[in-house]
Amino acid sequence: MKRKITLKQIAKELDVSVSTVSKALSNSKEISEDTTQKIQAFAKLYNYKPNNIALSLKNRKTKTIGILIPEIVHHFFSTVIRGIERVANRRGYNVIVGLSNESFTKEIINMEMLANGSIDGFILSISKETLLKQDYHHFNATINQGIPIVMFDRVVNEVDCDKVIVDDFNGAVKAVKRLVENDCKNIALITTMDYVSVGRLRTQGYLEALQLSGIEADSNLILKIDDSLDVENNLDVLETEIVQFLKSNPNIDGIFAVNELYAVSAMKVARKLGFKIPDDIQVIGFTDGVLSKHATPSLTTVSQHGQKIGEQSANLLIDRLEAEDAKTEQYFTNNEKKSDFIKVVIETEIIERESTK
Amino acid sequence: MKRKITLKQIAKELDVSVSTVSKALSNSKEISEDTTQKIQAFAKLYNYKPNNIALSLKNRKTKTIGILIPEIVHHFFSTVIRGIERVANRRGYNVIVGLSNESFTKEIINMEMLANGSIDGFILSISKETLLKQDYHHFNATINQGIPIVMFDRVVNEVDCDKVIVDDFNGAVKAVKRLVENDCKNIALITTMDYVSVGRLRTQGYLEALQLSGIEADSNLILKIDDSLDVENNLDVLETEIVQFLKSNPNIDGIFAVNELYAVSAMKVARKLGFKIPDDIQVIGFTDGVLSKHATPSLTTVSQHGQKIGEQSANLLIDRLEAEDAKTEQYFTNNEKKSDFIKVVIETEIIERESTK
DNA sequence: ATATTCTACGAAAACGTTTTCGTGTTGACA
DNA sequence: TGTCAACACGAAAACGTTTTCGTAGAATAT
Repeated sequence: MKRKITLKQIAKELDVSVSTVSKALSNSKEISEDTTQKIQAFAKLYNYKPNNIALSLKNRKTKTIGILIPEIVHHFFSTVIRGIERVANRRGYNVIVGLSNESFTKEIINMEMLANGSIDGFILSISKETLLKQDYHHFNATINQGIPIVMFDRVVNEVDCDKVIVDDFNGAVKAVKRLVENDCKNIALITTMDYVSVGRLRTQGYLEALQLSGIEADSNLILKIDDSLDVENNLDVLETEIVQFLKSNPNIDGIFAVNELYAVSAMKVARKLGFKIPDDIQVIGFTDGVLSKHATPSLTTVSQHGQKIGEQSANLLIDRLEAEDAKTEQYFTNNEKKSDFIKVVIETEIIERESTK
Repeated sequence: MKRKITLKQIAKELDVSVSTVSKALSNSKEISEDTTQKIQAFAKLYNYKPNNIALSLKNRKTKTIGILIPEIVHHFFSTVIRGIERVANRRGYNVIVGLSNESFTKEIINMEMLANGSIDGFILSISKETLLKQDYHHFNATINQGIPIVMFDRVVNEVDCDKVIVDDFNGAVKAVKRLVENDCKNIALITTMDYVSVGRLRTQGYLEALQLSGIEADSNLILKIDDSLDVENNLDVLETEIVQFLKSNPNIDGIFAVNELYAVSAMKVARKLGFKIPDDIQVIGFTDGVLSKHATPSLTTVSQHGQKIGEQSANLLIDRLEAEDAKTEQYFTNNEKKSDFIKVVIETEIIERESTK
């Protein structure tokens, strides 16, 4: 077992100084042709690669991005990660992943752990518990320490940073309008509790679309699921709620659900109750994941383009990191010009499949 | 914007030496009560936290695990990550994620990038291209550099390291036996090309189960899908292949598929062709993901317990890392005792749902 | 009063780099 | 022959820690 070789060892072996080796390897013309050749050959032979940690310490930057998300076994979030990783990799960054598990405390612990030098910046989506508590001090604290943050999807006005969001509102409007165009008269909404902003926005979009179409909203047609408990493992609860809902509103002929799972469950339940899809009831979901694609019938959904979100977020963050570099090098550290933050809105798109006409 | 405070700054501010500050913060009794108090108060006030990078450099360990997987938008792999992250976090480690995207080259690049000091050890699953080329030098190279590896799921005998695998063979046997018990007479297999070991093992399990049941295997009943091209985005190809398959073998009354997607697609196609599930054809898949749970009808599958795999892998790796520590501290560096590696087999379990009787 | 042991702290090395600055040697030039 | 620049390299600092060792002064023992 031969440990990685260091500059010092090369230096000793070749009987030159460490500085000479370093310079030779970076092709500095301070070093003679001969010595450079010799050193580079030796380095290649022993497969020398500079130690990242040492570089990080010296340069005070790690070339690493911290991702902090609520959950990873989740089509949308993993797609975002994939997007982040793609551009991060291309631009020479690594990606370190922390999971908040929707918990406020874990979010804080994870942030602090990573903020102590491990990463140059964060890309994150806020946990439900944090949204509920509305306590965002940890975000502002890290920003104040000079660590930039990019938030995506679940964002919040109280924190000043770059943001990448899905146009949830218009996505919902589009979806519901489509149902109206397809002759649905009684369009139901299956949504989450209001504190998750995306749920709220999609609900607002639903209402807006109805109003635009001259349809009066009927609160009986809105089903709010309390997903404070883990729905994935409480399918039964979800399904029985939907059964109740459909039974007490037999006139429903269109359903807009704020996520894939609700939509697919609704289809399943509806079919068990004897409805034909899309003939009796048309369904549109949100989030274009595996379920939508492979459900029977396959589900028409509003696609969020998770990968694009990830890519944009990463570009935004890295741009800012490297802009800071440039600024630091300028001696007029344009100090108090409160830099303004960017909010990128990713447009949604309706993917038509079999659950609509 | 106040950057994080360092020992040096505290030292200067309090007019003591850096060493004193360091010792005071670790409650060394070399330092007087008074000074300790004063320093700790000051440190807390300014929220001092030691810089991880500096610590990593000093201790020559990063407390970070590198995960290298082919794909992240994938139920099984993300579940494994969740498992890894859980125990890593509990045991004080971070997790850095690299995606090979099933590419040999990206796998190597990623490994080398991380092996230069960024991580203490790897947990990985081999990319398809690497399996195809059968070129494993990069794994052995990193191991030789003293960086331990734990492989999971897609493992290979040519590399000496800890491994965590699913009992693919027996999982398949169980599944097919179940179909036999459920009175299936003509059991089909939908599988991948042989170079992916898990596919091969599951195929062998299928054959074994048939033999045990006294049924002669019929090569017509085996459909091998070439997924060198990205199947996720080539659903049509997959489905038409299955259509052909079912049409030319109308006697099929049971299907065992080596993954969720194949199984669900088979169900979908079969139903379109007029078969009832599970009455006419019973289906069992492998990998208990979202699809299985939410398909209509829901799919009976062989669960791989991805999270458990992740947890085991992480524990194995961390155990080895910390054992090394201990060993280094002993002066009799029991050098040439070639340590033996562990192979953990995670048992599968059949999750019964609606696609079987 | 002298010798010895604590007590409480500081200096310096080490981890692996890069970079600034200094310096000895050579060659050119007047 | 003396001056100066160019060349080729080394020493040292710096990034932020921890830890080993040394030591001044105080306390104790003789």
